[in-house]
Amino acid sequence: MPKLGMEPIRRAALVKATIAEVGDAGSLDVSVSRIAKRAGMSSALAHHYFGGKDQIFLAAMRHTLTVYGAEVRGALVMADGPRSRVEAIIRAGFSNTNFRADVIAAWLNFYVMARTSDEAHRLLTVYQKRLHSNLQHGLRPLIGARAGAVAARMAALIDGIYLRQALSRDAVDGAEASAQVIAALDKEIGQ
Amino acid sequence: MPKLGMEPIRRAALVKATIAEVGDAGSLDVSVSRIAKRAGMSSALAHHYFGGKDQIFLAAMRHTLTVYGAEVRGALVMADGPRSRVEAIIRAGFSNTNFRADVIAAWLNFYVMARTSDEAHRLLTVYQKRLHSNLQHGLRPLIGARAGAVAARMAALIDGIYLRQALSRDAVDGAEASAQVIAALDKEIGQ
Amino acid sequence: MPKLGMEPIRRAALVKATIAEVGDAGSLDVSVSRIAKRAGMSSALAHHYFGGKDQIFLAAMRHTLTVYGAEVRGALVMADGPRSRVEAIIRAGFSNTNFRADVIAAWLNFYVMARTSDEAHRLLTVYQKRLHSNLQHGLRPLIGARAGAVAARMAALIDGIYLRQALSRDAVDGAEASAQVIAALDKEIGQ
Amino acid sequence: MPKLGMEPIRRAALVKATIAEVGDAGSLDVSVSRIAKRAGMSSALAHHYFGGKDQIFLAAMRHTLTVYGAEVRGALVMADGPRSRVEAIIRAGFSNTNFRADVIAAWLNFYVMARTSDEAHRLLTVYQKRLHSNLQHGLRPLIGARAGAVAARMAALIDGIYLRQALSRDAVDGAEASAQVIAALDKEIGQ
DNA sequence: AATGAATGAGGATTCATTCAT
DNA sequence: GATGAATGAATCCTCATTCAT
Repeated sequence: MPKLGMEPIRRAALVKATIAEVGDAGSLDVSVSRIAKRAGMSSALAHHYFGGKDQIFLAAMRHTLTVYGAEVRGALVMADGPRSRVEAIIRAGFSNTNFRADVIAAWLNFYVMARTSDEAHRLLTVYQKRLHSNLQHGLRPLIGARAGAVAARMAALIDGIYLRQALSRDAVDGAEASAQVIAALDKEIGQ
Repeated sequence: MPKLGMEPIRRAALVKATIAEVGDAGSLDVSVSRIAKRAGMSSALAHHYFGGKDQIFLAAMRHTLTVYGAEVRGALVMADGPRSRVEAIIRAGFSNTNFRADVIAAWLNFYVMARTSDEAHRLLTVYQKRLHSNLQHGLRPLIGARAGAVAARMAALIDGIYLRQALSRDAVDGAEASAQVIAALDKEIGQ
Repeated sequence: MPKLGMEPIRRAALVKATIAEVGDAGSLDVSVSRIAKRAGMSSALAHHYFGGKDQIFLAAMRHTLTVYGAEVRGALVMADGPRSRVEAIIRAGFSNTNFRADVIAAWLNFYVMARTSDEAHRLLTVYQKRLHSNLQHGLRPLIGARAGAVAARMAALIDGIYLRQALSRDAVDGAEASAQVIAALDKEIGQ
Repeated sequence: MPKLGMEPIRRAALVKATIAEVGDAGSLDVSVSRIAKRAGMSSALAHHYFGGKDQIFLAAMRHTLTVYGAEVRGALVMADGPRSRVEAIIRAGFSNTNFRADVIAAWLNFYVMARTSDEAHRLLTVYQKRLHSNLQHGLRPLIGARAGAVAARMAALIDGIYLRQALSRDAVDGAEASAQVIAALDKEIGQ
């Protein structure tokens, strides 16, 4: 029983199913059929709405980055003081929303996708730039000119912890991860 | 006319071709045929020597880790003093042998493979453990009990820089990468 | 807001779009969706009006043959004398209405369709019979009993020129084509 | 039980099966699977040997044109005198080898293919040029400067008869067809 | 030792067609 | 009258893998 206005619903379902499926498989080697089945529709409909497999993956990636970006912005609003802002950025990255096994797996595979797809590359670059810029902005009042270099190291450290977590098969622990980055931060800003 | 003793030569050629092909493709989505062609033999022979696609990838991975491990050991032999040992470990990771576009791409994909293959997971875990243990061993004389935690952060930072480099399409710069990690090290050990 | 009496308008739009689309594609390999989009409606509506893809093609074919037939009849009305009648038939076939790249492509594909579809076969047979009969009727006063055989040759020559034109990628030239057929006619009737 | 040197055998079988299948279907709308099955192999093997569907069709086309060309050359060798040469060319086109229902259907579809495929277009153009040149060469001693124009008409007439035959569902009659063209020839050269 | 031959399985994609609204 | 929603079927193509030679 077809209804009107299904498009956004279907698209959202496919995006969600894609992230879950990539998380399960641990790689981009998932068929459109599987994704569509998980989203409760035929693969033909998935193609109809997205135009192709790449577009589905890119939509999932955009969604992940959007959620991440929203969480960071939300945390920044709540923060008071530069140090608190930097911590907020770090904690947002390791929140329960983002630092989950399937999402981490998805991230890892987005990096792989970025080596082939220009659009994926662009999206990840935007993410990296934004992370760096957020960190730098928060660090400047604390350490002045060194903010840029330190921001780069903080960003790499965050990504590195993600990568290690991608390997781990244990349950993830965002608090522990945050604590590690904040410890490094303390050293960098000399506290 | 087939020759005797070809096996090690063929295997080495396949391993090399695999890394190159994965580097070119940017993903594990490379066919055995392509790898075999690049290595100058039929795909049937590749199967004959390795038994299957997974085995070929694992051999390439083992090779990469072996080369990395050898380089670290070599650098440690030359080092004198704890600080020098830690720096040697860091510099080995960013040497011209390891920190190359195709090898970095291979690493990234090994992480993906580790989510599926137990053997790949084991290999990467061994690498991580060894890196951590090497760093910790070098750091202990310098910072005592904090060595474990700092080693974890150094290791994550190294991996994070690899990950960022995997995204970059510019030529890689190992010296710059080493400098960043060493700067963080200085902060951590309080110099 | 749907209007009354849309049926003939929609049908005509679809027929026109079909010929154009077949002309562009150069084959019957055009989807109903494309035709419908070109005609400014949904593919579902196209099905509603015609019942299926085959019916759409057949309608386009009928239209083409109808236009051709009308043009021949019109030309015959104007002609005076047997020779003039034969020339009129020939010229009508190469008029600007019929001898156009897209229409020629459509004809060619109708021949293909006729091998599968009985109705298409019937339509083309009717066209051939009528052409032959028209030519024969015009020729009889000029050459008597030989009219049948000569008409057959004239008809085949006309079709052959169409076929050659279907291959050509240059702009078509109806005048030149008519001249060729009329030259052959002259030889046949001995002038 | 795989054997060596199968390639030419497989390719020939596929070409033959393609012509037969296109003849049966009356259109290019035949799947590689059907062709391969008719040729007694898997569709994967067909792809292996030809690289793709288009290549299979082009090979069938090349084969058809080659056979036709060989037959014409053979007939020309036997001919003595200009008139006999022209007749030989005509008769070769309507021989039992070429003027068969399935081959005629294949020809018709090659014309369709030529609208899309550059290579198909090139092949058909070569055929047309050669036919024209052969006819012209034979006609020149008989009618001098008019040879070019007459050759064009003869060629178009031959193609037109093919086209008409493509529509016919009766058994084809090469002798009758030749006779028609030769009758036109007689008129053109004034006998 | 080495390879050409061969295939079954699977996957992306397209499309005609139907149906509820 | 008109359309968005939806799908099953079909098709091309790729690939890992096996086997006889």
